[in-house]
Amino acid sequence: MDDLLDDRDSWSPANCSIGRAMDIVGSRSTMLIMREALLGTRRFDDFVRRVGVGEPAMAARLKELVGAGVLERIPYREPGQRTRHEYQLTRKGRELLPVVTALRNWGDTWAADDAGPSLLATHRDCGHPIRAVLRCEAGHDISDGEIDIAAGPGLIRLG
Amino acid sequence: MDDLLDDRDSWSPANCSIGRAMDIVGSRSTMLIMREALLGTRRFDDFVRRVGVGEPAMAARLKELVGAGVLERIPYREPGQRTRHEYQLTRKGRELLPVVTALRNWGDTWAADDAGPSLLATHRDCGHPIRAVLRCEAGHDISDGEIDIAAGPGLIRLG
DNA sequence: AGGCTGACTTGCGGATAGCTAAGTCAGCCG
DNA sequence: CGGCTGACTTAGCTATCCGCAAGTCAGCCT
Repeated sequence: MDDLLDDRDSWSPANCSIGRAMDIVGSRSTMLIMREALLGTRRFDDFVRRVGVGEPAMAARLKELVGAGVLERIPYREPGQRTRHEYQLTRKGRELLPVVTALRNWGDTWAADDAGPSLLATHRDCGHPIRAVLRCEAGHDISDGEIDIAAGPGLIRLG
Repeated sequence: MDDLLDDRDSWSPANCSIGRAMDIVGSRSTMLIMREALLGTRRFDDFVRRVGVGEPAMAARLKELVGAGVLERIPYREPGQRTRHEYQLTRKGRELLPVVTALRNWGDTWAADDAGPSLLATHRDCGHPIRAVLRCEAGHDISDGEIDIAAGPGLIRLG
């Protein structure tokens, strides 16, 4: 974790995946929309009611998320109803599940109220609680301090 | 994933860990501060320069994060210098690593520029890339659709 | 044809965030 | 003792977000 970090001011963090991710899903209401979408909500007024945000704000957020490719606006038709549109997760959107799960885990542990968590996510097959954990591609669990940070191809070097 | 979700309007999402987590670390600049803190940054003007936010905004964000117990303001003294303060991660702050990692993974995959990621996080022992993944406490990997959502003790029921 | 409903859009006013520029303050150094 | 530096704070301005209230629009239903 040291070669690159010792020389911390020789590179710029401007090209940062975290910053770009936060530009897309980095506001409170956007993340709550993603929570709802991952729980299965699809229709405009359900989002409005369940997220607790006004209609104008919701319309703007959903438009941004569709523009970013996280949600897709899909026409559908219930029998005897006219055509409407619903907001479905794309693959890009579904892959935010680890982010939302990590956030929920952290909130449950560090920002819960006295009553405890309101929702429990468990593994369907075995019933045990689900957590977001860090693992390397060789399958090892990662604990604090076992991480090396190295320069990637997109790193912008200074000076 | 259905008992509770079928009856989606019988409960309120007001008491939500994700919402409370986002209240604490849910703005772009706050998350970038956490990125920096997890990379080892501790001093005020390093945060200002590396996060790319103005001094007043940084002072306000750091004060909030200290108030939330994510950072601690610790006095230190370099030889020949006067006493200063630095911002160290608390345990509560360090445990945001899965959140930041999940966000970076997602950003690398879905919001990278042409050059590719700027940083690579690898397992110190074996060199393989690190990812945030979902797993249940019995050790099973979770793939899409294997999640049950159930009511927790803090759920607020309506009607 | 006219009503109704879901899904928005428009208008307006207040709160919040952020920027730049400039000021403050503590305390080691010469 | 006066300067310098790191760490902020204050001031003033702009930009954005967000809520509420009201208006719009499409198209099935009667």
